[in-house]
Amino acid sequence: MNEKFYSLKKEKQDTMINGAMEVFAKSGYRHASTDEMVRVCGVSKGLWFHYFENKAGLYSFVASYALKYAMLEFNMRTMKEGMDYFDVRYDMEVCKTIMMNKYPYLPLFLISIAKEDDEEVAEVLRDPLSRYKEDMSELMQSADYGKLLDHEDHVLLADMVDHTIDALMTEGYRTAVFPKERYLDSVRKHLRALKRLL
Amino acid sequence: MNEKFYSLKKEKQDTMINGAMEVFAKSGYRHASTDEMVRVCGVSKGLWFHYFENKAGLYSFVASYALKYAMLEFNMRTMKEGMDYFDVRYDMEVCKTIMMNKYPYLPLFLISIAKEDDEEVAEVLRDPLSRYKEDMSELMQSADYGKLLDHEDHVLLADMVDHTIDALMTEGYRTAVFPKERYLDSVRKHLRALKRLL
Amino acid sequence: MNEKFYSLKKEKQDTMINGAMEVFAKSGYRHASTDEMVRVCGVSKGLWFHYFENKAGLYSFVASYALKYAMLEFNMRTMKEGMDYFDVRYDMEVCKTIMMNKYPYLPLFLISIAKEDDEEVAEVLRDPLSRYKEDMSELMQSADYGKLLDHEDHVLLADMVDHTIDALMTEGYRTAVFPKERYLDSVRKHLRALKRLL
Amino acid sequence: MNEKFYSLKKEKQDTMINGAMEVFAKSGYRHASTDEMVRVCGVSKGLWFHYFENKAGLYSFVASYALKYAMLEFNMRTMKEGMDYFDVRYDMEVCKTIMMNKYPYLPLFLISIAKEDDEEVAEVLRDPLSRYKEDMSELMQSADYGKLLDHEDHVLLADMVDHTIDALMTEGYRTAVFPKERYLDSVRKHLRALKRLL
DNA sequence: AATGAATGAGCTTTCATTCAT
DNA sequence: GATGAATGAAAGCTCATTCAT
Repeated sequence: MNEKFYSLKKEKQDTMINGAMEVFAKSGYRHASTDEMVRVCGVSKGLWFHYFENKAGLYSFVASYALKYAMLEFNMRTMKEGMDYFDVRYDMEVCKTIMMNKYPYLPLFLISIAKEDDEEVAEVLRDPLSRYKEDMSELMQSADYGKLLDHEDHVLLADMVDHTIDALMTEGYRTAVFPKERYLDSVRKHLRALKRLL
Repeated sequence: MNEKFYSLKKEKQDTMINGAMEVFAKSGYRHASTDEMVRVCGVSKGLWFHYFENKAGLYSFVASYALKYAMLEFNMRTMKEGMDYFDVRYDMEVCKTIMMNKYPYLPLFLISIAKEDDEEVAEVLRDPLSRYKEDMSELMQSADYGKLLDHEDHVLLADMVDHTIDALMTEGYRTAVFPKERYLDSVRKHLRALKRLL
Repeated sequence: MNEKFYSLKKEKQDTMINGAMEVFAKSGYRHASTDEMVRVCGVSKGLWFHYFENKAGLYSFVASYALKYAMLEFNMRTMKEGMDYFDVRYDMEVCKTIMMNKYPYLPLFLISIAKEDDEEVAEVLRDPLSRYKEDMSELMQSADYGKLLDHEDHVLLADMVDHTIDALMTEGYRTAVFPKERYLDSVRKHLRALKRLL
Repeated sequence: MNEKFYSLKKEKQDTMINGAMEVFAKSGYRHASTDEMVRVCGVSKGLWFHYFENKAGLYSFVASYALKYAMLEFNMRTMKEGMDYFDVRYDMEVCKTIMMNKYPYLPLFLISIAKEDDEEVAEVLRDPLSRYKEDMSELMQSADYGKLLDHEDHVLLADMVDHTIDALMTEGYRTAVFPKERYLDSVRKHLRALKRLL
């Protein structure tokens, strides 16, 4: 099934991937409608089912694709071994804004994937999602956590940062055009504030 | 509209409120179905529309009710002026487990309200939700934040705590019966870990 | 599920049963469409699914109903113990033309049920259909088979009669209004011809 | 249209004919899907519509082809003038099992053609089907019907034999590989039983 | 007040058919 | 000649909402 899709022109692949990402990111799996995908990217109803067995298969494909693509970009563009944790975290967000050039809704979609709780896709999501989380924590572990030595605090603080950044990202998508500069400013400020505390 | 509903027997009011809360909390506004409300609390389909104009009206009512009720309980049961922030936060969670006796799904519903992003109810939710958030932050501000004097850090740390606690709560609802003791233990541990850091 | 349907006014029940019988009899399970049922009996799409879980459930119900109803009528209206086989067989066809007053497509539906080979309903049809066949052969066995003593020949001859009659019946439904008199004449002639042979 | 098809390599013609026969025989005209024809014989979707105007045109062609081919084979391989009716009938079934070597689903398709009642192809089927039936009855009429002189009885008996044999044939196709020997045995037994009666 | 029968728009999915390559 | 991407009408089914009782 995926082979068929991959043999399409790259441009059309991305049109469809972007259409699906946008609708899934905004509405979640269940409430996302094929009709809206038709509307946002002009690809006919029947074609979605020509390339993907059903809605769940489409979601599974696009979600895996998004997770893999994001991971690849993070690995390529962020980390130098032993870099300061807060700088790594900021670079990741810069990286996300760069991804938006190709896949405008990818960062929002990543957040919505993690929140997704529909039974029909929960199972199919488990493996790629846990792999992504593992890779991410591995990537983050080679950062320099400085004064954060105590284990439990480290985990909680990272969670805090993640949740805050997700919230800022979600907020950014509320406007008609995503305000990249404003978003990155805000992230920077929050990170600095936290760093000062330690 | 609301007058009609309030003239019902209190018992029946609560049956309906609980039915709506359960279904809305589990499925979100859009995916919640009237049929399931009929199933979970045995109140006939037509009656929901007798008391509430439509699904959005019902949601608006139950959400406002939940927010007001929770706020009232928090104000009554928690705070003594100048109490340590971490103790206040823990007492709030105790308070939530007490509310569960009357409205078993209220704490989960509160979380789902904050996440709700359906356009149809976004507007009607804005006012009661922001009032609730204001009241909450006001309530929290009379706590003793001790060494946390720097403004921005204070907000971020509170956010972290809130998100972590929300996640623990959501997890608790995954089991058949909500494990109150286990939940409160877990909250306590996380708060202590954070307190040690400062 | 069936209780709900049975609590409808008998008249409406029969409207729906007749609509379903007509469409199923003409098109078979798979090709039968809900839209056509809406057209032939004016009952809205949603209502079919209010009373029956799905198309297979509707088919299962209507088929069982038709088989039971027919069996009941055959038992009430035909047989006096020890009657000549050919007379019994003819009386059965008279009985079918009487059933048409209430359920115009019932006799054609009975034939189409026996031919039905769709996997989705094959299983659900097995029990009621074999019960019907058993009852029918039991009913026929109390007839006087006269000179037909040899076992194998008896079965084959009965089959021949059944297939011929089914063909005549199917032919009758090709005209706008079912020609009861012509049909019964034709059945009578064929039976007489066979009887003469023995 | 047909000329184009006939200018294909004979081998490919038969591949397509067999693919169409298999799917039409198993599913009937309406429920037969182009996708399944692609699956069973590997000929691309577009090509079917390159050679045949539409599904009905394809059905019409393959049905006519099957009827003509069968008639030809029956005429070539069965009858010697004045042969006993029951022997002729058996030889016909032997002949069918021989046809299966070239067109495995032809005998089942012949049966399904006779049952076909879809309005869209009914008309286009009428002529070739009635010609086939005429030819068949002509072929059968030169057999020796022995003691069966009375006209009407003769027709009815022949019908019985035909229906029984069709049922046995259909049953044979339910197994993964058509059991030729077992099928012919069974036909032989039934014919002998009937013969004994006279 | 209370019920649940009834509706129709909208959902996911299928499928014959067209058309650019 | 040959392919399969692309289409849209129609299928089975769901669901908020209305209304007669």
